Amino acid sequence: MEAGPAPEARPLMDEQTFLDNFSHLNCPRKTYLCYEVELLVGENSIPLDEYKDFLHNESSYKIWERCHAELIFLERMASWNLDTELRYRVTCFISWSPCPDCADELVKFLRESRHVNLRIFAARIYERFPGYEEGLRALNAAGAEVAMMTFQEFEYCWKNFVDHQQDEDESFPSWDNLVVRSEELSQRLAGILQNQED
DNA sequence: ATTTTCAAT
Repeated sequence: MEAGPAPEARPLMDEQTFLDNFSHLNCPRKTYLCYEVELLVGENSIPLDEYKDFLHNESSYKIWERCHAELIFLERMASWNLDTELRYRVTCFISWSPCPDCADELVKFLRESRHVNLRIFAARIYERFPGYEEGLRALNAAGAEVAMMTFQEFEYCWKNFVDHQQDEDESFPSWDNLVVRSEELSQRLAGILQNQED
């Protein structure tokens, strides 16, 4: 009997959801977070597809029911009970960068989770709350790699987290000024992480 | 017009 590869049951994001939420041209009032986990073994990394998925924040008119995407993600990571004797690399692609409170929670997590390396790629910088710069610096100082998504990450997410229905080879459509916007944001982030004022 | 910012008039 042949035991073929199990069919992928993992849900994918629809194309419009991805474009609406990750584009530089929009400022949606919600946040999507795509994540994946690799097991690090020596020089190699092994993708753990069972931990590859996406989520979004919980939005509600009731303030106590709201939850930022990062906190949902932290709960989800805790539920995995990753082996503390092993080493993992967790990569997040998030449409808005973490707010100061979420950055704090991520920092706490990193302090308690020496077996996890965290990389965060953000599509846009979320600057609604004062202190967002300090939050991003704290995350960086706690060992997280914080970077803006470039064309490469947008395209990677498009290929890996988005449902292309029939057309598997549909290429990432991009949007106006993606590369320029991404570079601008990367420079701003670099300034923030170096504690420079604009 | 460089600001649609993880809900609120």
